[in-house]
Amino acid sequence: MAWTMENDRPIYAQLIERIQMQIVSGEYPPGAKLPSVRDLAAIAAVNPNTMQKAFAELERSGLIITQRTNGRNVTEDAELISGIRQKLANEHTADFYDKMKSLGFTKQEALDFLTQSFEGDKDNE
Amino acid sequence: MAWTMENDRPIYAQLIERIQMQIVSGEYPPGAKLPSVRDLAAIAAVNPNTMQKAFAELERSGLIITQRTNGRNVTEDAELISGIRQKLANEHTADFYDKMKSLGFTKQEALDFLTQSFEGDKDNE
Amino acid sequence: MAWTMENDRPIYAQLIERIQMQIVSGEYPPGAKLPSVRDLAAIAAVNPNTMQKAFAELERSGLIITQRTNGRNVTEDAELISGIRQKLANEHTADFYDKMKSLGFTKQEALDFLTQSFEGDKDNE
Amino acid sequence: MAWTMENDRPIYAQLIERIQMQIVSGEYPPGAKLPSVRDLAAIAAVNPNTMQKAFAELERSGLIITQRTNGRNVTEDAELISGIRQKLANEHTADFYDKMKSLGFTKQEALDFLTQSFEGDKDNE
DNA sequence: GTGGTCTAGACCACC
DNA sequence: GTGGTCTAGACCACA
Repeated sequence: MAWTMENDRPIYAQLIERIQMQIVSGEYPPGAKLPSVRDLAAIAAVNPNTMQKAFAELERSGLIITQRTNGRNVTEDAELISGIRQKLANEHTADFYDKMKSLGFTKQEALDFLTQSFEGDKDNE
Repeated sequence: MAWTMENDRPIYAQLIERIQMQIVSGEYPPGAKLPSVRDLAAIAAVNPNTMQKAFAELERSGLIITQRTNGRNVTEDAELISGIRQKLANEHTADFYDKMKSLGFTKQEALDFLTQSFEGDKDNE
Repeated sequence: MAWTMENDRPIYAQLIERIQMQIVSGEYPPGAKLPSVRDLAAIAAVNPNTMQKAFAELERSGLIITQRTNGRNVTEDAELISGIRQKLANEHTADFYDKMKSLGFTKQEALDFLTQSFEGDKDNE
Repeated sequence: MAWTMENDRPIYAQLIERIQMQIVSGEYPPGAKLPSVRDLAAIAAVNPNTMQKAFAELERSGLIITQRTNGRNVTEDAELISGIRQKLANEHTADFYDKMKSLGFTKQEALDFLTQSFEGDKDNE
């Protein structure tokens, strides 16, 4: 689990994406209690304010619920989570397909590239 | 050819990507003479300096050759172009695959998403 | 430390060379924090944009690391620095040798010229 | 004899330097008749106007004499030539030494670099 | 007319 | 306050 930051995108945006991934992929299951902002900021080696900003955004999207005096939890709404998961998957797919098409590849070639990328990945299921 | 700009990424970066696509996809074939900075800037409705910055980057990558006082040409090196095309395709594929894996999808599901995205696209071959 | 500019070469190129020298010669040691673009621009009496351009180039070569919103530092990679130092020395030497050879001087004569130039330089060690 | 042009310096300046070298090194001895501008331009694959500009400069420095109806000749003044040769050599040497000093090398190290560059050059005398 | 450079000044996101 | 981007407008060398 690389915890490195890219240098050309806002840190808070990278944090949002990463935490969102962790929730949506089930690493933080619905209802799970999240570590404190301070702890997460320490782990990620970022300014707590930056982590706070990321959380605010995640709360806006409904993925995270703040219990006023009791930290933050992942939403219990499993449908919301899986909806976002689908939405992200669709976006990424469309994005990928668009780019390959712009590069002048056919749909078959796009599939081939993808199939090919499975080899060389020992984690594949 | 949509000539619209997103507003969350630097304009010059979008210009780079777009021109790179045009070269790599063969719209500007190897050796082709490119329009002048001023002209392209006018077409894209950006400041000539911004277009210049994009071109500087493209030249650094070797895709474009500048002839002092005589405009710019696409490189004659067709291998370089196709190499970059491959490289971009690999990057996009790896990127897509990584994201889908992070979302907890299997390789088969990733393939399904991609296949599904073909429908609804009337341009598919 | 003369802070004067030649006028037959782009200012930004001279800035690059000068800062590169300062890093490579150890004046700015590995990891050192650099003054802000605005400050350096003021010191050198150039437009901040010009200084920015110089820095962008230095970052591309890996000598400088930019920390978003927190200034720039010299790379920690001392090997990279010394590698560039060697590379520059080799280039200058080859360049000098080539020129002397083109002028029809033998290697011994080139050495003599160099030895001779030491006299009249009181800083020599 | 590479006849290639760099891309970041004026062509005419490169022509001047090259022809000057050829005269000063004795390739075109004092009094020798030079090829026509048209021929030289063809050889160098540059616009005749550009070659003309180079010649104008060389004439200003006295290295070349134009015989109104009879082409151009290298000056007969051997002292002028050898003077320029010395001057160039001194300039290049000072330049080299300065750069090595800026890089933090001692005079002995500069000598070492130069000596070392002899090896690997089979043309050395 | 071409590319290259530079300035002055502005605005923005980020921390 | 920091770096990053963009614009408008200017000037220059070159061919």
